Amino acid sequence: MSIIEEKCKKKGVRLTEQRRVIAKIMSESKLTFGSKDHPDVDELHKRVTLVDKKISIATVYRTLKLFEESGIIERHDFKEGKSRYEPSTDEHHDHLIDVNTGEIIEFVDKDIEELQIKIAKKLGYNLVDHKLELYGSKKKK
Amino acid sequence: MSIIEEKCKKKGVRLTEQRRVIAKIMSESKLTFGSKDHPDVDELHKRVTLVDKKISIATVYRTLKLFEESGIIERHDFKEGKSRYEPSTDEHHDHLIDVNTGEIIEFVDKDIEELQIKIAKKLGYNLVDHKLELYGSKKKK
DNA sequence: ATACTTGCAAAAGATTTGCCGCATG
DNA sequence: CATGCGGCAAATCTTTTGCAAGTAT
Repeated sequence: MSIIEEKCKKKGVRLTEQRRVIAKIMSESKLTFGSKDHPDVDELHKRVTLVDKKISIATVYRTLKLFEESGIIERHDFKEGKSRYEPSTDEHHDHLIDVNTGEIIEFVDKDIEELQIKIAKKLGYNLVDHKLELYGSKKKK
Repeated sequence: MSIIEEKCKKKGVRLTEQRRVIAKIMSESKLTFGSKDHPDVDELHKRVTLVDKKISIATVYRTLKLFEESGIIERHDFKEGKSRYEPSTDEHHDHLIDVNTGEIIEFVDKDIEELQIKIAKKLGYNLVDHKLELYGSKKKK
């Protein structure tokens, strides 16, 4: 059983054959395609139909939304007008996007997390969510 | 002449009657509607047609894109699936969005800017752009 | 059983574009 | 005057939804 399928069970998310396939594909994403993998809906639909060619894109959309609302996967909106997805991780991370290649690098930085909480507090707010994306070009050595 | 119209002139952006109106509306945005004003395309089209009712929404789209590519205004993509705009400012700022009301608070924080540059550098990149949005709910006293 | 899901196609919402007459520099 | 611009409607792209039939618990 895939990691995401297990999480569904734990959270009481109802499972169907289609959802199991999508869960499996999402679970394997980074193992199969590398840690930089953040597939969009079309890409996921392609991968999913390799397993079961009858799964419709509407179901992919509905299932991704369901998983996201359950906190099982995360949606990103990098500057391109479509959503990209990745499985949720225990440790929060942010992204750096290579403006030339589109490659996505993940990073963790405690200082920046704390700073954000502090800034929100100073403005009179409790931080409930945040989005940090760095866009960069590779340094020449 | 509006501030944005002046910037167009300085940058050699061709001006027309329609563009002048849109430039004026954008220039006045925060003065008229408060510092939290970040209008979307529909809202801008409404404001613009109060001055000249024949300006089409296609022209608003084309002009906003033109201004944005010239660095005269900035586009934001807060989590709602449509673009919001504000005039570019000398000093860079980020945004905190009230998750309950949608209100937008602007803030400047030097520490967080420096930290981002440092993180990018550590990953082997030059930072060319970034997006930081905090989502928060108002603290009760 | 019965409430939830799926596939399909149509709809919706935001944004872009082709065309052609018109304005700008 | 030549090139670029604006208005309109149609097209595009991503995402959502109504409906009838099928499925999970």
